[in-house]
Amino acid sequence: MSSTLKDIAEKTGFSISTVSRVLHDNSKKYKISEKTRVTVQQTAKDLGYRINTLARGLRLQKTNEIGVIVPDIANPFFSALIKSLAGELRKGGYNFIVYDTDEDISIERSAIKSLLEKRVDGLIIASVGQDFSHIQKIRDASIPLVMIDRCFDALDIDSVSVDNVKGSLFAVNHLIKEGHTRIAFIQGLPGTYANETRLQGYKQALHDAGIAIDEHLIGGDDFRSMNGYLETKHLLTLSPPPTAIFTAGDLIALGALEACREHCINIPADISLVTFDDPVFTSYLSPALTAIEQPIGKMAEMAVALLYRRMKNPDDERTKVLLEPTLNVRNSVARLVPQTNTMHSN
Amino acid sequence: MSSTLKDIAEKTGFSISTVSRVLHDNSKKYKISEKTRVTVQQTAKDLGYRINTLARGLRLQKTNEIGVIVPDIANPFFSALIKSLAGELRKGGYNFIVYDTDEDISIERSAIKSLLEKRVDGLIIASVGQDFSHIQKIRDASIPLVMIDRCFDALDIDSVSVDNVKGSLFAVNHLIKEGHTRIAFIQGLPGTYANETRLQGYKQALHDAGIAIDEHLIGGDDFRSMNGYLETKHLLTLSPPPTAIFTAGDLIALGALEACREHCINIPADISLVTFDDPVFTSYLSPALTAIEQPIGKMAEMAVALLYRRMKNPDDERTKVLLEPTLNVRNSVARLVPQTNTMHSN
DNA sequence: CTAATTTGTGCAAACGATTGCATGATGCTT
DNA sequence: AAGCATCATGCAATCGTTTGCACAAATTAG
Repeated sequence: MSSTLKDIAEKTGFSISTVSRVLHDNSKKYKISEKTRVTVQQTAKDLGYRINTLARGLRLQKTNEIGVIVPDIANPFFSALIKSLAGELRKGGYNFIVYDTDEDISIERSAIKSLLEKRVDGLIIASVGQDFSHIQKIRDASIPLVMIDRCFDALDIDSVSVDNVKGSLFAVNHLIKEGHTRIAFIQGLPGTYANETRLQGYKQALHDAGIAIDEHLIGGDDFRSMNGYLETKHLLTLSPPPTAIFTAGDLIALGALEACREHCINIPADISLVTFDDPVFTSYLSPALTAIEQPIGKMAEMAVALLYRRMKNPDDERTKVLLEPTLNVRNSVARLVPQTNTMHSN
Repeated sequence: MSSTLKDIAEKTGFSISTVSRVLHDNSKKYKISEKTRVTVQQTAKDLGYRINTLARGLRLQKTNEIGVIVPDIANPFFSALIKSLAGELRKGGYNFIVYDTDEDISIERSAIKSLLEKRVDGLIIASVGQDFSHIQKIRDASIPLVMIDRCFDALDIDSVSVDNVKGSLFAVNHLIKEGHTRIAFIQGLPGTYANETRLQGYKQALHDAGIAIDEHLIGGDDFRSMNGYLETKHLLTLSPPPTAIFTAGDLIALGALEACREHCINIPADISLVTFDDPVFTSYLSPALTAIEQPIGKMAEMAVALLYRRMKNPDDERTKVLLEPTLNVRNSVARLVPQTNTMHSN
């Protein structure tokens, strides 16, 4: 079936070395004669030669593969991120291998194990992120590594993410400016970087505006839509219910929409909604959602750039990049007349 | 850093063979003594041993990797499909490597080349699908291969897809039943299996209902949202415009929504919309879209099952699986009173 | 007490590619 | 004609595993 250098060597009468040089070196460098080159290339084609990257990787101690780990490949944010990463990596001549951890840290551990066993040249990880002992090990083994989206402040590792605090500030300040004070937050997976920083921004915005934080208005436990659905149902039972909901991720927002629709709650007339993340469909929803957009392309670009630098120069100082989010105002937030609230609390 | 069998052998005083057997065989089989086993395993842990899959793959001529190729990883349909495939493959102890071809056949070719160079044990391909010479080569090289979603009727290859003709029949018949006769079709990438079969179903439904096919109502050239946007804008300029649009894919439908909104065309009051594919957000759109759902989990399951069978038994007869689609009726189709049309054409 | 078996381990040849070093054949100087 | 570059190619070690075969020591059978 697939032939080897040896087969070609035997067929042409040249040595394996010569064949190898013709097929994979810039054959000028070794002064291979034109005639030899042509003969070898032709027989290679005839025999359907296909390099064996296992053998090459073994010999060179380099695979040209980058491992990528994300919590949920079906989440629009991550699938867009993967696509961008793939494009950036291809530019540099690297292939990549993706693992989906399903937000499960034990799967994340085994994904890392697999990738290291495959001897990838580097890793880009959006960690589940509640614990980082395994990540630290990679760093200590000095394998090039960049964290993306989910970082660890405590760890001195190259990382790229959006400024989540600022994103939340944008979102919540917007709500406050429109007159809201009872603003709920439906969070994602507690303990993850993305979640904690978004929560922090939420609290800070309220605090800056002199609004007391009501823990009853903070709930939720993962980034999936079911969480948004259940939490929203719960929030709607409060009396009075919040006038606005801020969700920590796109799928959570979908769940919130569903819950509202089920209860015949109109957005934004009855309740306002803003979400982190801004996938392609946000503007077509009913209503079009006001959302915090992350610069996904830029994130991928920076992550790959950092990785290349680390691979080239292992001892450079580590960099933590924070990118600017954008608030996209659409139709899911109502302007509240001040009295509404005041009267309520009297 | 990462140690090898040799390192452990030297440290413990045993041979490489023994170490290998302890670490990777069911060491009973070779009657390794308990004491040796413990010693070796302990030093392996101490030295942070990590198997080198390149070396193992080279030796065993088997990598435990399956290559997966899709046209667009960011398309919700494919990201869901990948997630399901990953789950199914993991069950069988296989890892997988995904490639995104961006609907570009030359990228598809080079993806296949890469995967074969990596010596994957099998391939699952959703081909761009306008040409199949490269696919035929894989088959001829007798590398286990399953086509998914995009198949080739002309090729005797294991394949799994939804019954696209039936899906289109469901969609168009539904429209006809609601009184529509001027039904447009915005297609995806011409020449692809998914597109041609969906188009075929569209035409057949019209034909069965005795409605003449109007080529002006058929347009479009890829599965992206921009295509839906542009085609819809064009359809709206026709006089009279169609009363209903059937789109060949989810992203196309999003584009169509945008065009309608831009022209202040209300769905379904002014025009009805049905789409192939039913991603998680369809029911939250404005309006919730009536859509044809594909059994993605089932597709993945069948594809992997077929692949396993092929790997086990290379000469079994090939199977082409067609799965049943579902019509999910929501709020994007209006019931037309018969006269409306009749009066129009008079 | 010898012969046969079992137990525990090691040797060495693959798998396919890369590359520093060596070598024999030319051609060029002086 | 002797010495020296240059040209074109080959040798052989190496990367880390796996595994058939071999073999000494310990055990059991007869």
